[in-house]
Amino acid sequence: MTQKIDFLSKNQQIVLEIIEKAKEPLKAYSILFSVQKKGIKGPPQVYRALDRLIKLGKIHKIESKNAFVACKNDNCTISNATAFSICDNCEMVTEISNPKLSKYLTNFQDETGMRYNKYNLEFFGLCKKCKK
Amino acid sequence: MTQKIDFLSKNQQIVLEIIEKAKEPLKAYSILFSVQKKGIKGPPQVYRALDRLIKLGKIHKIESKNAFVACKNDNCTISNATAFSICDNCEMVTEISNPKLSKYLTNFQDETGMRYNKYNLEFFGLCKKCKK
DNA sequence: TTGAAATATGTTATATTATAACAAAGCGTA
DNA sequence: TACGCTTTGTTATAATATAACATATTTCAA
Ligand SMILES: [Zn+2]
Ligand SMILES: [Zn+2]
Ligand SMILES: [Zn+2]
Ligand SMILES: [Zn+2]
Repeated sequence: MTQKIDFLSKNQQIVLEIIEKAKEPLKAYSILFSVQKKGIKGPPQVYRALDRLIKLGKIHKIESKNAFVACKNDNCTISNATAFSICDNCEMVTEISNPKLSKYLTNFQDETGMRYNKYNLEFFGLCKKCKK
Repeated sequence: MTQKIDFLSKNQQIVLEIIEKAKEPLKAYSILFSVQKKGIKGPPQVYRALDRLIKLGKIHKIESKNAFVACKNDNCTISNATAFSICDNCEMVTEISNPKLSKYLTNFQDETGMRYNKYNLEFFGLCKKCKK
């Protein structure tokens, strides 16, 4: 019996590929325009693929930008614990992969002792290039 | 010479008041519908007020929900460092005010030594009520 | 006091992001 | 085969946000 965990459908492969190739976060409709030549016709196909890829941890959504980036963590099995740095000037986005940070946040308890099973953290500042 | 830092215009006051009264995050268009009786006619007025209130730290945007909450930190002068807990079930949102956490994140440096002047953190889980 | 600059508001239209609803096709397997 | 399940296709529309430009109000210095 074969595992289906990693199976990607045709549309999902197409969408993943274009996001992986991109150097910057992609918007859903810019993905749509790019893949129309490959036969994907409408928003639903794109959004379905995005939803699935997010669940699989292959991509992440940058909430403050409504844009999508490929996971750089060697296929994030921890898509429930994400952190990014975002340049205010050039909009470059980098996925932060810092064990100490993720440990700190995963173990974080609030005043009431509540713990959480998921978080998303977005840092903003100027990237090296833009700081010069 | 009077300070203008805290001055709110009429529309800004109206929008802030309704967000402060609400027990849950409000969407921009639900704010619009509520304030139409007070003379605010269109989306631009609402979005302008929201933008201003965010800059002043009076409200925050919950990015994962496209919704807005009043600051509970006694008027957050640190609107550049925000953290929230969000219930996956009832969608309740609570602003986290934890000095250790904010210190940790404000001082965080990534691998390249880069530091950030702003962050937004959203935790997800089940609130006390929903956990029962 | 007056008039230019800055800020706030009003108004219409439109852009952008995302989902609903339902039909059809493909695939695994009993 | 025929049934359930997943994926895809298609049309329409909902929800979120901004552009562009006109008007009004406030500020403040000449
Ligand atoms: Zn990742
Ligand atoms: Zn940059
Ligand atoms: Zn606050
Ligand atoms: Zn709850």
